[in-house]
Amino acid sequence: MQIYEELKARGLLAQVTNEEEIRELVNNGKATFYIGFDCTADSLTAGHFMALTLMKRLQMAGNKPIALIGGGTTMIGDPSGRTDMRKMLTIEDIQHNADCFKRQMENFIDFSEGKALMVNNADWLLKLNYVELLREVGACFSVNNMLRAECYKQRMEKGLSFLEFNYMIMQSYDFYHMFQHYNCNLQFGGDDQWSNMLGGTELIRKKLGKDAHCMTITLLTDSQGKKMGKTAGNAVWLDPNKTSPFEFYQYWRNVSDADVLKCIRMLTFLPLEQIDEMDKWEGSQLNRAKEILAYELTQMVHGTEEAEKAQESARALFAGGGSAAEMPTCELEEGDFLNGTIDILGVLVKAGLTASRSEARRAVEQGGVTVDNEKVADIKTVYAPEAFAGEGIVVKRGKKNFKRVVMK
RNA sequence: GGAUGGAUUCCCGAGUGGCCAAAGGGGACAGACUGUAAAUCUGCUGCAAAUUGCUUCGGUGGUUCGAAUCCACCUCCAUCCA
Repeated sequence: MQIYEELKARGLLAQVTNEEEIRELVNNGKATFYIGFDCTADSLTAGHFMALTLMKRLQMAGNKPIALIGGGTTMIGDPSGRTDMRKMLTIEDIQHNADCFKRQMENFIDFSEGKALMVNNADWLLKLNYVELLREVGACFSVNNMLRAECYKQRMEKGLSFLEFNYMIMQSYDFYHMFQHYNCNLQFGGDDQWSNMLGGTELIRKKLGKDAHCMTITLLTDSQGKKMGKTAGNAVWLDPNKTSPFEFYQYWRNVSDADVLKCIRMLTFLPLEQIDEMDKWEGSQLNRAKEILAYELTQMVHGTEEAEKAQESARALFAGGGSAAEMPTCELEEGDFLNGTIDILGVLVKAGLTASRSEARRAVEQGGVTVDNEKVADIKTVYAPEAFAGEGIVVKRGKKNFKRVVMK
């Protein structure tokens, strides 16, 4: 099976401009393609991960990927799929984020000589002259057309600033620039980027009379239609300091039945035959599939060792047996004790298991807190420093939030 | 620049002088049931030294015994007109 067919079979492709030509390009390793990443935070997220795996898949098939860091476009902020304007970031923040992205990507894609490139659109976008750009590029865009684009349509109700309106033009200019300077003939992006990407092909056609292509990746959504890669509004980060390998593992371990196979197909590098085999699994057997998914992804992002540890801890905590040594730990200091003791509410807050003492109180009152597998019923329960000596104690809030608490 | 309508807790949204830490819904969280799934049911959802106290309804100042609610100014947003 060739790469294009594989991507299709995995359900990764959403829209393409010209299927025949793109198939020809990627299957023969003739594509130089780019994916843009706007650096709105200091770490990549699980959402970016799919784009990274796609780059890797195509790279393995002999194509040349270009990771475009959006140092320039981030200054504007993509309005696609948003109902409000993004927070404006300072130049320093953007630079810092771009550096973080770069480091993370290097772990994943082979950027050695000639294999792949990493560029930053700040290098050309920030130098643009306004009036010149308007005459050269602005003339090629029809406002009527732009307003018809889905990404702006939604915003017509809530309001759209001129700043954001220009995002499409900047992204189009990127493609135009890369087409000329890097021989980039293909652009990839999330499904929500479609109209921005088409802007680029149009611009290239108008300015240079040549054809360029785009292709979008299916957005990874769960069975409820929500974007995946978020927990309670917070992103699942690839940076181990922001989302620990254990939490990362747990996120995937907990996807719902309806979504496991889809995730395995789209995100892992397991052979399709093996995945088709799993597709027949049902009911509680799917739990095994979830374990595979979680392990595979954790391994890709954090390495084999971390994946093993996360799996081991998870098994210990949920299935009994094994070692729970890798569980997230919290250290208490002398100062956390009042009159030689600390109450259960204090422990919960200190361990970050609850945000406030009020929340901790509710959790205890509702029977959601256990210490070393013993339910804590009284909010006045107190602990002396000795309780945390050695291995410490395991505090649990709800079914899936654990913390080992030890003395410093 | 002009006219009108807005800004309420995580989100949507009620509240137009005290009975308001603020209806209702969504989400989140916890419990039951399970398979670390979904669905369902129940509870819960500002903070705390917790039958009480403190801080919150865009901002600042004012009226009042008492303000989310009334007044003044300001900021931001939407719609129509330029």
